[in-house]
Amino acid sequence: MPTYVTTPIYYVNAMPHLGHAYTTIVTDTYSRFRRLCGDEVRFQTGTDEHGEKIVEAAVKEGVSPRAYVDRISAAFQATWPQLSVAQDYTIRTTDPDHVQTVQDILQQVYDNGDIYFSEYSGHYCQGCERFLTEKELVDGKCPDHQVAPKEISEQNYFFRMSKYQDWLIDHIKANPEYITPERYRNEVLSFLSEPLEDLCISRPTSRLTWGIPLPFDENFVTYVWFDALINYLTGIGYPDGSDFEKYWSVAEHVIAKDILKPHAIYWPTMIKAMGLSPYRRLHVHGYWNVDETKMSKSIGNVVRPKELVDTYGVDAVRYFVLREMSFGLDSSFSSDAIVARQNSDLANDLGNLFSRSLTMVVKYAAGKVPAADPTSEGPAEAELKNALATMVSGYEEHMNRFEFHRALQAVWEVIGLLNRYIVTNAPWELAKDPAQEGRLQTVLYSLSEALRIITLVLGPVMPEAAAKMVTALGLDGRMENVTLAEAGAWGGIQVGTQVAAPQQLFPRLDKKALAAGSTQQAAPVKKKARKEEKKKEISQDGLVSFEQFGKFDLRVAEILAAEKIAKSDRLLKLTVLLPEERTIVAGIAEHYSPEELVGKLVIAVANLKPAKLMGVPSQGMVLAAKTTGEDGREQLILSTVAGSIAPGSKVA
RNA sequence: GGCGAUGUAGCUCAGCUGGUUAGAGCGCACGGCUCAUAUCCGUGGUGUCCGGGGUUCAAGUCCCUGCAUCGCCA
Repeated sequence: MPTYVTTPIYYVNAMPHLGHAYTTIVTDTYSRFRRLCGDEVRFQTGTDEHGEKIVEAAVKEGVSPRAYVDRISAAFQATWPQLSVAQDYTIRTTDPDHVQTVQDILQQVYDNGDIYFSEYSGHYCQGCERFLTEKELVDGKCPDHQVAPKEISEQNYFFRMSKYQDWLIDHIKANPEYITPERYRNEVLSFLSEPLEDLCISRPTSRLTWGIPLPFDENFVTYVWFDALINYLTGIGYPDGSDFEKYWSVAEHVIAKDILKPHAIYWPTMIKAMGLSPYRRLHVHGYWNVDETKMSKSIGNVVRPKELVDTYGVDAVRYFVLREMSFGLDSSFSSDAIVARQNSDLANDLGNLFSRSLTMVVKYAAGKVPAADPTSEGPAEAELKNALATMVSGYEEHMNRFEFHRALQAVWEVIGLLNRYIVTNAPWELAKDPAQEGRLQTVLYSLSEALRIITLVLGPVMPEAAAKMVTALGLDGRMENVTLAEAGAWGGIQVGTQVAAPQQLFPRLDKKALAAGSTQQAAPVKKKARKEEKKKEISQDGLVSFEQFGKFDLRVAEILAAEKIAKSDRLLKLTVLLPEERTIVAGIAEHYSPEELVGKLVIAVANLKPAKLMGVPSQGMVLAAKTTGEDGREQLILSTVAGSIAPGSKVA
């Protein structure tokens, strides 16, 4: 199967920012994913370089439009490698072959009678580059630019868009996936419920010369739509290119919601007028709202792709934007959020999983992936295999629907499962017992194999990190040109593969250092340190204050009943009078039989936070003295009181 | 003004055609482990499911209405 996917061509009146980066990362990820599915993929991006605003910007800089667009276009092209974006073709609307194609198509559509000449007059706003309607004016001025528009009477060429309105409505209704997510499809249909006007597609050369001349009237240049949208055809060699048919039949466009109308309405009708088949799908995404108060100072107000990559790393940036945004909806971008994703999802969950797993293969299996021992495989391995298979199919489905956040969620579910698998099976325990060798090998094999599949599916999302994972797994050269269908199945890793504990795949980031504008890595402090700090507070130098002691509510308790807790060697369930009746679970079963406890008066902590032990809720604890007997075994003697006293009496 | 979307735990959000005690991740608290990047595992939620009506044996899920936010259109 072929895949042809495009980003919009970016207008070069401004430098690349987060929005451009997102669209392009999404398209790159999708193209890598389709390649992983075995497709022959064509991925195109580019720049839109004609128009009045370009001329204005060039004039401002005192350079020619040509020099200006060369400079900005180069900035865009320099950005993509920094984001690990690998497009197959970069088109510029100033390319000679594009200019030629646009003119050919204009002539063709003109000859067919779908372009006509007409005169009209109206309020033209320079800033908007368009005519405004009476209703749009506020106090006679353009609401966006606060300037009174000029009264212009102008003759121009128009594209007979209205002619194709009914066809377009039918086509969208008949193809639910033509425009997705659905909200945008509805928006378009809603817009189409009103009569379409024809589209003005020219500018007189008296007003604009930086454009493609109309082939049938040298006094005009084409304006925006034919010039820009046709790039999707030029880039794959329309009309005679050998690959044109192959790729055009499967064309998919990725855009942000601000250019929905041109892509969902103008473009299909233009294509129809040319006599071509419609593109296959249009994928529309939302905006990134940048929370400036939560941004790193070094990045500032405008989020520049290069600075993002320099600050957080390309993998973190790609993972973040794909994981955080529900495709189609707006999301917010903040330093805190990206750091949280990096530290939690990438460093803790994924990076640490790789680290711990491969370290164990190195330690316990001399660094070679051991063979699984079929006789020691159990339900845990069955669950793993099952989870991996489910993940791969879910991943594929979601990626195809541009639901990247869901695809990644599915992967992380498996990562969580693997971390649990390690704890449950404790290879470090297995390694202590030679009799468990088979079991150990099975666990290590399963981990290695699962990591291989995870690496495979993360390739499209984080190409750089995935390459490091491949190396760590000793699979250099073996993960290229493989397909998801084959390589995504269990059992692909070769026994004996030499792995290496990876260098830190995902470094932890320090939120505070980043906020201050430093690109320093995290000083590894945080949670546990704080936890231990707290513990210290209580037992600083081994002494507690009287106040601290006063927090313990110690009381005399009378044991009313005692019974063993099933499946536990050490726990007894006690019913005590304190003076109210309570249940306390005590770890004294090895030292006292239930019978001998009944009636005893013991000292209990009455205000201990309730806890569940072996499923039995315990409201307090009884105190006992602990020592080691002559046989080396632990001995426990319950604390009690020297005389008879009422249950519930305070001990202090 | 018209049309539409959204409003669910401290934060970000899942909850399909109405049906067990409303979920996930993060954060937070406590406990456990020690292979690991001070990581991992376990336990912990009295959430007015925006407010108010209604339909139903049963509504976060359907209908009406109000409020808030947003989008498209005029």
